Order: sequence, then C-alpha cells, then structure tokens
Amino acid sequence: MPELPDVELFKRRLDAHALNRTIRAVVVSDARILGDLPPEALVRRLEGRRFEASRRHGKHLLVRLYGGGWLTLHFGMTGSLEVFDRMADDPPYDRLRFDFAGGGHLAYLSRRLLGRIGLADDAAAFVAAENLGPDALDPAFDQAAFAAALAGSRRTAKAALMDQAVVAGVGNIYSDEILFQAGIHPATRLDALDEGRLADLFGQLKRVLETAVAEGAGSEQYLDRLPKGSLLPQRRKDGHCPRCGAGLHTLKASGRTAYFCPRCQEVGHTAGARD
DNA sequence: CGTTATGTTCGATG
DNA sequence: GCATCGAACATAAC
Repeated sequence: MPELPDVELFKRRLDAHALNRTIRAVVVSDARILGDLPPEALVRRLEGRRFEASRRHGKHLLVRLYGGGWLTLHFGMTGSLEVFDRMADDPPYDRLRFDFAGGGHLAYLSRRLLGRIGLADDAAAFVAAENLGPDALDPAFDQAAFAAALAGSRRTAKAALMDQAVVAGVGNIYSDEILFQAGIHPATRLDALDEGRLADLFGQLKRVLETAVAEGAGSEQYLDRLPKGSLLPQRRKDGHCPRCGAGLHTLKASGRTAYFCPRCQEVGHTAGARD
C-alpha cells in the first residue's frame, strides 16, 4: 500500500517504536525480500545495534544505524510496516521481523514480495543510484525545479507524475487525486499545458500530498480522512465525481488504470489519440 | 475461469 | 533519443 503518504505513516510508526532500541534479533522468514543480499549479512549488520534516525525519500524509507550505514526499505505494491508486542499478534505475510531487547516487534509485511530491503553505506548515494528525483515534499523541490524536470517532455501528465525520476513519491492512486484537483485530464500532454496550468499542477501536487500526510491518510487505508471533495474515496467502478456528481471514467495507461471525472478534467490536447 | 491490484524493470515496438 | 506497451515478478480477492 505504499505511496508517499503510506510510507510517511510507516516512518512515524518506526520512529515511535523502533528508534534507539537494541535489536535483539532479526528474523528473515522469506529471504526473497532481500534480493541478492544474503540474510546472514543483514543479520550480522543489525543484531545488537540500534536505529538512530529515519528518513523518507519518495516511497523509500531509509533508516540510519548508530555507527554508520543505512537500512533501506521499499514496499512494492503490498508492503507495510507493523508493530506488535506479542508474537501471537504477528500479522500474515511477515517477511522480516525485528525483535527488540525489552520487548516489542517491528515487522515488514508484503503479500506479493514486490518490495526490497537492503543495506546502503550512504543515503544520498542510494537515492542517486536508484535514480530518484527530489522527494515530492522536500521544500527545495519548488515550481522551478518541477518545470525544469518536465521541460521539453511530451509525455502525459499522468505518466510524468508517476515517474520517480521526475518527482519521488507519487504513484497511480495519488496521481489521480492530484490531476483531479488540478482539473487536468490524465492523458493531457505536458507540452499542451501552459505555464499557469503547470503551476496549478505543481500546487496541487504539494497540497494533496501535504494534506494526506497531515490527515494521516494512505493510498488504501484511511481514505475517509481526506477532505470533502477528494476523488480517492470515490475511486472505484461506479464511483461519482465529488464535485459534479458525474460518473467517473477510466482509462488504461501502460497497464495502470486512471480514474477521472469526464466533466471536471479537461480533455485538452491529449496523447494517444490514435485508436 | 478471467480480471484486477498501491511498484518497478526490461525488452520490444512505434 | 523519446515514449509507450506488455510481460514479468508473486499472491491474492472478486
């Protein structure tokens, strides 16, 4: 369930329950989540040590270890972090678990195993190696940076928002909300947007994500915490536009489904008009 | 049985 | 070079 707002929730959970606590054991119950990293290498690196601080960059969570080095977590489509006290409460799809001295557990859950956990020496180097653009909520990521990242691009607005190299943190779900709030049809080509529309898009990108984080909403859970007038609680077949009541439409873009209001989101100059 | 699913990568194609 | 599409990964729910 991970887009930027979800990962922010995971970060807060980890910060509240796992920082500064001695890691008594690391239990890898499905090594596939580590990719090529041998489980013993991770265990050796973490056991007996403590997490010092965490940082989120887009959909990635980076956790600094006392003494240097970072644990990196990415959640794929079905990953999450959960905390619990009694092993009887260990949730399903627990792939890797931290047991802390004095009690308490933190588990990385993932049904489909599409995410990854790893180690990194340096956070900035990791972000660069992953080819991630600026985090969507980084204050240094401003409108000028957004415009620069999109300059000359002819892709659709939806594709650009979801490109982690352009801006890190937005996925299929929240890109729909951002485009809805900006009144832009998902298939609108970027080169059809004038400066004002691009500024609107950037403003909604920030506002939608800030609001989701402030309200503690995710991309699947807690959608009812989003303000009235949000698309996401209605984002389903038979959903209706929260603004005008029209039935929502969908379109497919490289395997993903976009939901949009056919009346509130201008078609504008769209791509893919050949079919 | 078929379709769809919050992510990302890779090869093929236009 | 740019952009898109479909398949792949793994595991479900409907």
